[in-house]
Amino acid sequence: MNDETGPERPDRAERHVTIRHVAQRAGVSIKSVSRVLNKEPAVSAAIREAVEHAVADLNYRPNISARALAGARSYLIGLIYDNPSSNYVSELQIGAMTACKRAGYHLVIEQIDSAGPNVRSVIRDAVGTLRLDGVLLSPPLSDDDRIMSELETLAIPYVRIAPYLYPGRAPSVGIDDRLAAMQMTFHLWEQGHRDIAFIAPPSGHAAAARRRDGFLHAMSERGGTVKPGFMQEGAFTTVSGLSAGQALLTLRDRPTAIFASNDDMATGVMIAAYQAGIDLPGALSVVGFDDSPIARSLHPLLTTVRQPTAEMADTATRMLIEGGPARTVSLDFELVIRSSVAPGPYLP
Amino acid sequence: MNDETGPERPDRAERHVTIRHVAQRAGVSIKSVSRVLNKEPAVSAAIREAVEHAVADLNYRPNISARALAGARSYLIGLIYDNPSSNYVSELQIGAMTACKRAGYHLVIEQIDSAGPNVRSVIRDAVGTLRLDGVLLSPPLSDDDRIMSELETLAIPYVRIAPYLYPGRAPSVGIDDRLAAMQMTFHLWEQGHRDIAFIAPPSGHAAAARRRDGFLHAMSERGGTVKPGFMQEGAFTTVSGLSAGQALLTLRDRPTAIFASNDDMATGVMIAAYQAGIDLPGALSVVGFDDSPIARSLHPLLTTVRQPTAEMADTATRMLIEGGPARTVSLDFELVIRSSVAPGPYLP
DNA sequence: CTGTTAGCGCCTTCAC
DNA sequence: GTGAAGGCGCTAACAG
Repeated sequence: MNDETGPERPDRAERHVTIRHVAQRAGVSIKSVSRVLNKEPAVSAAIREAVEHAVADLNYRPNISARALAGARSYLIGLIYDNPSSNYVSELQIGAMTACKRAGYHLVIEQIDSAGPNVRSVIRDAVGTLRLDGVLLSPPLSDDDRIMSELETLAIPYVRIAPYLYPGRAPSVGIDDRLAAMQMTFHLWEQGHRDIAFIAPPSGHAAAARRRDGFLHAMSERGGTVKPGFMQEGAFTTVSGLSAGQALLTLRDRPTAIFASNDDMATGVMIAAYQAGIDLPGALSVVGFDDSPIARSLHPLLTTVRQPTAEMADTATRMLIEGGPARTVSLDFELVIRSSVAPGPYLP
Repeated sequence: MNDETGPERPDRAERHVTIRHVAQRAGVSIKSVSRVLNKEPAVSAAIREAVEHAVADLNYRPNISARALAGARSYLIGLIYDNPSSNYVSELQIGAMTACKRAGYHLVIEQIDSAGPNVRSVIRDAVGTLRLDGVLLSPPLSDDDRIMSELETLAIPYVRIAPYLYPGRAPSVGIDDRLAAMQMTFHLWEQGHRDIAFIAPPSGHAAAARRRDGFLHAMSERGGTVKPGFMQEGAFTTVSGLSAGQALLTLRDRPTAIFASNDDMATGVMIAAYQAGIDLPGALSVVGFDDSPIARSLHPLLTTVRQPTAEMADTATRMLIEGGPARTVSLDFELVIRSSVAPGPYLP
């Protein structure tokens, strides 16, 4: 570079502030600026401070594309999801964004129709053009073999959120759904309920299937039985909970407690109870799973399980950013016992 | 570059397929490949075809960082939102992603706490590092002067979704909330309702304030009056609808119809009615706004207004990508008349 | 501990 | 219509 034109030259409309401007302002080399930016250890305090000042004065922001092109990281994390139970996905996004912001990363979201034909090519497109540093897989995609194997081929790190199938196949974050469902069932049992009905998750949703396992296991462990008609299929929607609830509440011998495997369905059950004029929780105990605000507004005292959804995504994102060995992280859930469970008729 | 090392050289683990590989494979210059990729007109059919073949064979994906660095576009659109009524934001995301995918763009999401202190710097960070090609502002941020002026300083194109304040300040997409609320009010009026109560949007939500305007305007245009206590404040949540509903339904002279300015609040009103043992729609007509699936599951025949949320975001994104002059686009809404409005007592 | 020199992969300008 | 240089802003080797 010759001397007559420095970065000051304002010949066209000023472009952006670059690392070169910062270096000049701080009176150091661009490499020193780069070192400070990347928090490399071997930098003298004097230079670090000078650079930090220059950055602040100039309002400098490193160009992510240039970093990605020159370096190994894109500073981009992808969140891939399919069927937005919008509440759940929102929570995941919040958690992922929080972790990203903390580390100077950004979140790119991508929706995939897992029933569609070109799942793999969508992944290839996104990952290939974006050079994502990592991918978050949310249910039910956390169990999709095509996506995982594509990611493995591409050698992109990914973390599975609340997976069920293929345990240990990749790093994952979740809660112990089975244990939670068992605890909920024991809780009902201890309050004297024996005629407990269960509204199951949709069959495609593998992670949640563990809730059913937990319920059945807990019942048999206590020596209880699930009466005919007491095991209903659900679809995780309020409408499906409503139909299941109506079916259960019109049985000749109706249950004294209904355990819906998510709160949206619990909402439906409660609506069915209102419609049928059944007193809650006096004449029927309803419990759910997932702690949705809507279900709680219907019945402020609904007993349910709170999953730390945002925290799961935060943790998963951190695992992606920080790297490290593959781990299976099981986060704590909370059994939120409010008072929707009244004493059942069989209390000794 | 000397001759002994071409791009074939596989000395380290193979990197990515680059434009150079494609050019070599197709037997053309890299510039020709670039022309085909960017759909520039002046390319012979033969070359175009050769390049397209090579791209397909090699499974080539252009590196977005390199394009952004060399060219003027980053192929990244930002969606900025604050308080996720998760359903609404989800819809927006879907629409924005659809438009992005169609055009080879990607969507980066960023949440901002508009009550927080550093709104401007969050914008600067995101936009400055990412070099976004455009920004989508969703309510209530569509009316945030700090964000808009920051974006204007940065000279980043942005589109406002459902704005209210500062009309014409930037391109925007929305519906005519005021007109929709008027039509809804006329509908109630025509069914014979005169004692109509309204549950207003939160005062911060400027776009939705037009719904209140529309209601009041329609009432006075018909020569009706809003009785004392019939105008309730709401917060767009189910819980706030529940309290407002309880307040209205315990009035000595209660309304014959309640118009909730969104469906979440209509849900609350319907719950209040169930709890009070009031027959819907026989003894009370409830209408809403926004067509939420949850409200509809509570009352399958709820009359409401359907806003084309996803389409709004799709349109806004397209405006960003395609450029063109600033426009204010008003999309069609639908008054979804099911049958939650029973004849009121004053029908002539 | 610090600075210099090459590129990363693509698009832009300008010759041909 | 096509191709050859140059550089976007940054980081990765090196050298000092």
